[in-house]
Amino acid sequence: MRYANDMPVSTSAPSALATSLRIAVMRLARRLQRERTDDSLSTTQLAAMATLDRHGPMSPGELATHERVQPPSMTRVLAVLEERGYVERMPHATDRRQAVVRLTRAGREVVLAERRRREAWLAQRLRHLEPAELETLQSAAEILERLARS
Amino acid sequence: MRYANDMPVSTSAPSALATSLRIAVMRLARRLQRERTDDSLSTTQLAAMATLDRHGPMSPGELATHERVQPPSMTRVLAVLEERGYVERMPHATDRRQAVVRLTRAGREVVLAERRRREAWLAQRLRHLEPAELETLQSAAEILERLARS
DNA sequence: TATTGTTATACTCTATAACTATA
DNA sequence: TATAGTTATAGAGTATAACAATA
Repeated sequence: MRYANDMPVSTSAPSALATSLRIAVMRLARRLQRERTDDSLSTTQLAAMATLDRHGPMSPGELATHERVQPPSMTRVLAVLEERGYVERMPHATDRRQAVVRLTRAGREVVLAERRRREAWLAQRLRHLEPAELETLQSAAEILERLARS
Repeated sequence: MRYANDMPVSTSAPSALATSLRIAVMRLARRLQRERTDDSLSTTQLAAMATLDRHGPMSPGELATHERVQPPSMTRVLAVLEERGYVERMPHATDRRQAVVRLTRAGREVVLAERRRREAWLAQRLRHLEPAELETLQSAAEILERLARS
């Protein structure tokens, strides 16, 4: 070990910290999940739109892979989104088997509203924290992000 | 505002931090969710057992309220768990309409294994972090917990 | 032949409504 | 009558299998 004896948190941490961190993260995630704008859209539908917003237009198949659902499931998701005018299909440039799906302006509005709503709740609560606590969360966010990626 | 001008993180934080924190927490939560022991049990079934473990025996109705599902849904969940020998029903002491559900030894084993599995993944990754990072996460866990409760 | 996407069909989870037993 | 719980039934979301169109 490469750290001193006067750091009880570090020495005993991994196991105990894993417990408390897991509980805290899962609880906050569930709380955030509850802050949804449009109850008429499922999480998969919203996630598909968010992915299109983040990564740009792509085919139904790519979208299915991204969202980890099977292609037929994505077919149904897209049918609903298309009917509501949130996404539209364009022909693929060279392969006529494929379609390219992209967000419409209305779809992008929904994605943004969704994001604003979820963040509004969190941002409101962050305003009640001490500056030092905000600094801690700022650092923690980067570490959590790295953990999620690993 | 009650804090100094030389703390850019704090002054600009709530909105920007809300964004990065939300993304980090949600991603890690999804990653943790994937670490399930027994794919044959649904999240609701596992959650019901975890609740029984945490809060002790209770009636189907109380359990339904706890898990925020309707009583008929809990009836089905309990039927599966009972069939597998993970929970058992006892008569209520005074009210013969009610039942009291409690975890069996086998059910408790499943809950513990589940918890171990999820934490093993996280604990493993925490071992690769610097002591200072662990301290940050330790502090952050408490703050996140408070946020989730609010 | 292989690949992309859709249609047909079934399963799981959850809900509401109607029913039974007990208070 | 009111309450706890179950049974009957329906709807949403997702899966696999079979099919159509194109490469």
